[in-house]
Amino acid sequence: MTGNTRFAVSVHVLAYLAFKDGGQTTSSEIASSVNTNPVVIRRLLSALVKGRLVIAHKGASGGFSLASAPANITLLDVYRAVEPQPDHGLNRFTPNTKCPVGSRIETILRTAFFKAQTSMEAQLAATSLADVHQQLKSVCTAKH
Amino acid sequence: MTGNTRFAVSVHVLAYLAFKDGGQTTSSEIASSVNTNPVVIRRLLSALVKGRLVIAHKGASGGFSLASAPANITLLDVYRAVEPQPDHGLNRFTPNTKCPVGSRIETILRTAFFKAQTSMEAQLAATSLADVHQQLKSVCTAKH
DNA sequence: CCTTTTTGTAACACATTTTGTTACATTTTT
DNA sequence: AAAAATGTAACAAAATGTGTTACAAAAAGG
Repeated sequence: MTGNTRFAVSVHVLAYLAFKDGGQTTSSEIASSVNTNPVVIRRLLSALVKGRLVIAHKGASGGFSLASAPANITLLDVYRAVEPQPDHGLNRFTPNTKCPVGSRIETILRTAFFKAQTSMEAQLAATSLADVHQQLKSVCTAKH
Repeated sequence: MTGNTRFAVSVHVLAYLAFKDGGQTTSSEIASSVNTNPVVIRRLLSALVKGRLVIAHKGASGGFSLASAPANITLLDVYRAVEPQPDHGLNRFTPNTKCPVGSRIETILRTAFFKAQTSMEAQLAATSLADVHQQLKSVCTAKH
């Protein structure tokens, strides 16, 4: 049980919006698909709106819809919208700078983490919401 | 502030052992370099011993030493020894399986997470403790 | 064999993070 | 004006991570 569910739930939310293909959808309806509370969904959608992945429509008959075509939204966009900048523990890591190792290890770690993180993000960028949508549909149509 | 400091501290610990080049080192001495409590260090070293990266020597004049040459220990080995299997929130993610999206999104997410994780781990595997040791030393000798 | 030093680990407190929940203001439609 | 929806604050509960104390077990060295 590592980390949070924000990224997983957010991809689910966006996949749901893509599935509804442009129609406005309420946080209650999405919450029912995710199996959680509408406020939890709105909290995530708030971040997705700030990240310009989603448009919110207030008032009666309001709801949420995608801000772009699914092909233009990657999993990296989602990741960046809802996850804090990962620090891999470096913010809480305060080695003894009087030690030759302690004074130099931080820079080395920062470089290593950056490479690993960049590599992971490149993989996330390689999958779009259109890919996810396609996979959702192909599972259906593959049954014969 | 994302995640924990286990990986960062563990790399520091192993870099310290590599720096001491084969000699036994106590958890207290390492803790002084990391700037934390010896028990915290022993807790991590316990995992590193189980992962066969380090050898523990009990009793008076005991301590810890590397189990292999630094060139044979990669950051991925360290990562796997001290971090739980990452699930990216999927264990706590329980969508509504009666919904066409909810019932299928989990497999899709699992595939995407696996690719991202694999890519990140490949980068970690590309750096060895010998590389870290080398960087520690080159910062010293570069000064003229 | 006794003392000292060190590892091994349990137990606990504290802070932080995450999630779910209630409550309510605001906005928009009808 | 009423209804339906978003926006967000506030709080409880659970999980996680870290530091700390305490003490058992092991080994060295006299």
